[in-house]
Amino acid sequence: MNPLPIQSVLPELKEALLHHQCAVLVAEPGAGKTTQVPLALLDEPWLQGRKIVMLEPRRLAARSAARYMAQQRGEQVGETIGYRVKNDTRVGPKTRIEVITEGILTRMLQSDPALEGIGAVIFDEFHERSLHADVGLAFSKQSQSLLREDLRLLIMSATIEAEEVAAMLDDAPVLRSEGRSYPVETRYLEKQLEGRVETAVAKSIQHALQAHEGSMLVFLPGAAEIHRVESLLAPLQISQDVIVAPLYGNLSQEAQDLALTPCRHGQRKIVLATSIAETSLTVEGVTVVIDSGLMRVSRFSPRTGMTRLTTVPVSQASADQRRGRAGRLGPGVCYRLWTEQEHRHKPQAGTPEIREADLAPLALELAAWGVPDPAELVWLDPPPAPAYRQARELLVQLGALHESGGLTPHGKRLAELGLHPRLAHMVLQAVPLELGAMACELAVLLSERDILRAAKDRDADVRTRIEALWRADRAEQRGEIDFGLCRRIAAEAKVLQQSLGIRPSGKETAAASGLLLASAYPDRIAQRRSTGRFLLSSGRGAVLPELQLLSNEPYLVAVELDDVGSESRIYLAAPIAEDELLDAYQDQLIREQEVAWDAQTQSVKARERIRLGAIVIKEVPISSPDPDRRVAAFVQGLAQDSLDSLPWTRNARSLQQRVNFLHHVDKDWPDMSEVVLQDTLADWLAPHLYEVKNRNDLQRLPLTSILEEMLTWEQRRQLEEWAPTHIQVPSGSRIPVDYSEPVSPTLAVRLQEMFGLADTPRIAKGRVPLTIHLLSPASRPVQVTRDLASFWRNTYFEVKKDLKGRYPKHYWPDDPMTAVPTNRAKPRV
DNA sequence: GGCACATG
Repeated sequence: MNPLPIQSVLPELKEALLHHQCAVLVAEPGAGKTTQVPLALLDEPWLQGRKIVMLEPRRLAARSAARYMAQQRGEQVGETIGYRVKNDTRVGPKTRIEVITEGILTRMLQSDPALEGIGAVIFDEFHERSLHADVGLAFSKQSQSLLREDLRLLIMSATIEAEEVAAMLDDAPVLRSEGRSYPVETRYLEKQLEGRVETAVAKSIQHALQAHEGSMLVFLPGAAEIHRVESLLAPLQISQDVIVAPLYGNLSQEAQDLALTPCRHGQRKIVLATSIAETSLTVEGVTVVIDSGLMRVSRFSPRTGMTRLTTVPVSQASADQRRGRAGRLGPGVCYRLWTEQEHRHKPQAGTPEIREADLAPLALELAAWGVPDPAELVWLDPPPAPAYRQARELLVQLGALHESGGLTPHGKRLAELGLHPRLAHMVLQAVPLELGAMACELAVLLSERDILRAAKDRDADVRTRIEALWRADRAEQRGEIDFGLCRRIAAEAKVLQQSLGIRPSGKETAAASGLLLASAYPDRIAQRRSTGRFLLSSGRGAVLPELQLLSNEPYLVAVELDDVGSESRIYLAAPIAEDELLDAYQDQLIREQEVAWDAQTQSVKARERIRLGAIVIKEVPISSPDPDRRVAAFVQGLAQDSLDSLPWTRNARSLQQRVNFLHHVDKDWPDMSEVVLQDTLADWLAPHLYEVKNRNDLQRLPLTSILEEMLTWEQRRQLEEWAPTHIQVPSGSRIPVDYSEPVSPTLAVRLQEMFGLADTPRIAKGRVPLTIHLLSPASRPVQVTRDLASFWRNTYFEVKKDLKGRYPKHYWPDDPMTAVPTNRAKPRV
């Protein structure tokens, strides 16, 4: 066998690591870096006999890399070369190279930040930029700079902006190696694709079948598109020698094997795959790749705390990776269903997981690492602040973090379980309920992909799954349940139970699912509004897409749902009973009184509500609400009407008007205008409403004295003097002053009663002259004046002439100053 | 007619 291309850079690589703490190795697929590099570094002096740890993104890759290397040394796995993946470790006392999955490194660092006994950490396939790899690198980097200056970090990747990584690693040297694959001819579309991608894919497949030999790998975004293309191909009766095989994650082992294994001589295969075939699985014998250019990715929304799947265009790096699948045996061809122009506008690389993921696990990991603020670490892409904030809030809600950000003892235990913090919390909460064993099963069940697949009437009920898991050995539902997956889930749940020392209690029933899940998803409780339609505690609407048993449950815990559109779709949920809900959420229930004015009954109505977020669980009328709130509601009701509904007496109106007049003169006096009184009901009227139950009671209020309370004691004393209700005129009559116009109070008086009064009477301590309406003996208006002296001197004589004609019997003296004032026709003698 | 891929 020819030497692998990687061999040529190995001396350089050794040299680089001799002098630097970090290095970046860029090598195309097929260069052999995964198996050659760890072996080549084993005897380097800086290693001082310590171990090399190499990270792989997948368990399968970790095991096979270890197996391949062991084989090269003529050993068994577990001797010099070992591997470590979750619940499966093959490491012996002599092991010097451990191939591990990425999450394992985080666990190793958390239990020993100094990584004692380890001389180098190699990050393989780093271009995939998984969350675990990013976290592992950030932690390792900090460990290196604080505790382990001698630790070597090597980043290996296919296509990557190597300079960026190198810069992050203190300008680490970058080495490059060519790949070893055959040339693949790339064919773009002439013009931009129109219509459905499935149609174009099907056409392309037909064309390629005619034009090329060998098997074909077709990349589509998801199972739906795969099945649509499959049915487009079906009527074409392609050939008995052409096998069409779908390939995606939620497919049985047998179906996947059909797609993966090379076909018999003379047969050809068309594999319709998701991005699973881009990295995780290798399809044998492919010479033609057809790429739809789309992939489905999940995106986390910090706003709603939910994850949604969206279909996005692939990056250039992904497209190249897909194309490379056609060049493993010999020269190949790749059809890209987009134009060359479009290709130039595609992003170079996909979005790193850390930028679009649920960061709750990361936030817990960081808190356990003792660095709740991610800014203290070095990142290629720092965790986005909104998602990180949402994650921290969730962890506080789960009791894993203090408000201040530190890890609680509960959080410490959650971090050790190897589950999403939500599910870890559920497991620990379930233990005192004697449902810990079932919670372990549920937690693992929900961490894996759905065990129910392809069933036509696939429901959204968690209970269906847990029951299927419990009777997975019975074959009655073969074809609908993934038994292989069930076995793995059961085994993993058992490991989890054993690590916690939990045994089944006999209390396990599928009906307990809702209660258990409620502790994991406190923010996803849904209340039925109508059949199949729900209201989430967050205030969002949610729907069950199809009519099913769950559609009429009063309450659901929505485990999986998206946040697309105005209403979320619920993909997985469990019912929960109201009493369970009230019990499980004791500390989050909001008990509140709603006290409000009821326009219909013209009275205050009070209700007590028990709320969980936006969901009102119970609402009962209460007869004696908080007095302050009752009065406030009453005031609000009154404020909607005019003040006329108050029991205004003549006295009260008079007081209001007199004070308004004085306010006009001197702002020390309160403003009692309608507008101001209406706006300030809460200040002046509210204190008197405590005994008032309804509108009728209102009529008994002593409005005059209530208004008087707005005056100071001094003002009350001054009121009569400054704004007298009556003025005594020369005739001896007490004439009321009209204050209805605060600018000009008026006195309406018969002219004859004013004889002898030289000047206009003044009020407000002499500051304001009254406006005098002088009247005829029959009380008809004769003259208006604010200057009585001038009137007597001038106008009186004209007026007198006229009055004398109309009222000849009356007394009309020539000198009004010396005349006797009278309220009769003539003064008594 | 349907929810991608991983992992402690």
